Amino acid sequence: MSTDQARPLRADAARNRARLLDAAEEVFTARGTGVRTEEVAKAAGVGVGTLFRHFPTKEALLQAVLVRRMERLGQEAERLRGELGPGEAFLAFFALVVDASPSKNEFADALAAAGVDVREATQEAGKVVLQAVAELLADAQRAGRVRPDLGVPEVTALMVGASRALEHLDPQDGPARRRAVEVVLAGLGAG
Amino acid sequence: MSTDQARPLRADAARNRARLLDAAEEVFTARGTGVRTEEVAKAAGVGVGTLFRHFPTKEALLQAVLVRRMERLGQEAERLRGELGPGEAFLAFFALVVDASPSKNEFADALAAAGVDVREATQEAGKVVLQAVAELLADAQRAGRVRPDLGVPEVTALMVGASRALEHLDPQDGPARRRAVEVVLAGLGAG
DNA sequence: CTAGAATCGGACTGGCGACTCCGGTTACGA
DNA sequence: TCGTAACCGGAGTCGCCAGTCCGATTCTAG
Repeated sequence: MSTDQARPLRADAARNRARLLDAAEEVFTARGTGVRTEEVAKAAGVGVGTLFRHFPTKEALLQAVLVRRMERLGQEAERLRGELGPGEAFLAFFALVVDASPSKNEFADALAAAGVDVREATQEAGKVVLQAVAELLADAQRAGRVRPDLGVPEVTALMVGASRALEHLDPQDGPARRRAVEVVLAGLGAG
Repeated sequence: MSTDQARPLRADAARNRARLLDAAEEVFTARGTGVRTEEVAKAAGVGVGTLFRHFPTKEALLQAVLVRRMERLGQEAERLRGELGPGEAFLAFFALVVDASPSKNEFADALAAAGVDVREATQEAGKVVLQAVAELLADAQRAGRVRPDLGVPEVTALMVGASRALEHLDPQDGPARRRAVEVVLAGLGAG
């Protein structure tokens, strides 16, 4: 219902759209969601008019970036599930999320602050990720690597929480960061 | 160096200042840090002029509220340390922070987004809390209730992380929330 | 190669909200 | 009780930034 492309979009338009998405992700990640839309347009080598034609609202742009991230995350999860054993796949995914989240959190916050129901906005992509997490978690629990009483909501919440925790630690202090993550993993029962 | 009161502030001024602080805490907590300063003034039964005389900036107001919270938290920690045994005091404090944080997080985020170095801004009050956490943690570790390799930074980060995790869980779903916190506590070695 | 439809760019607008200003009010020392 | 220094209130100012508009500039079908 959202990405209908009745006509396949002119070549330059498609290119600009992609550039905008990339630039937005980069700029917002590096300097926060507060930066002017003009800056994003400039980073994409495009005028603001073009930006707003593709994304009617700053919020819509944020949302698009967030959705794309989640889609990528879902794909990663599937990949890991195929490549690694049940315990390892879960751990690897956890680590992936914890590393990738610091900025995603900000996006979600900004959208929530703008009065957007993030759940609903990312529903489509969210389903995929949740599905992947559910599979990863079930595998790990079946293999006895994770407490059996935990559900997907708690686990995802803990992933976000862990990534948030790391935001408060010195980026240079690797050992401390490792210890913090370790605490959560230990608590999950994944020694 | 900040709360110098050369002259002791006229009675009405002091009262208004206190009301503003209370109103700000209430309003910002209930409706987010995005609400207009005018609303805060109204809630305090005061004009915006008065608000800005006491706090030259919205940001300064936010900061003042945050500092006051941290001071209270520090006092709570001391109290708990006096009243409970080493393990229990630590757990109780952890629970306290996790419950009290959801809004404090927002404050801190807002300040950070405004380009304020939160560390520096809350330094005075922060020291007290950190000191208290350090004592609580040392007690708990001495009593064998917490992994001995953890430092204050990791523990505080995990407290914040845990509170953030709860933000992503259904407020109605008590059991899930409890399980999530339990995971972190178990990981700390305080099962 | 050409028409003309689709897209581009960036100056401009409109609204919002933090902060100022000053005439009126109030607390408090003598 | 009175004078005055300190404080109050809220209408108005000012800067900022999301979003619009339209002449200029491509793309692509034929």
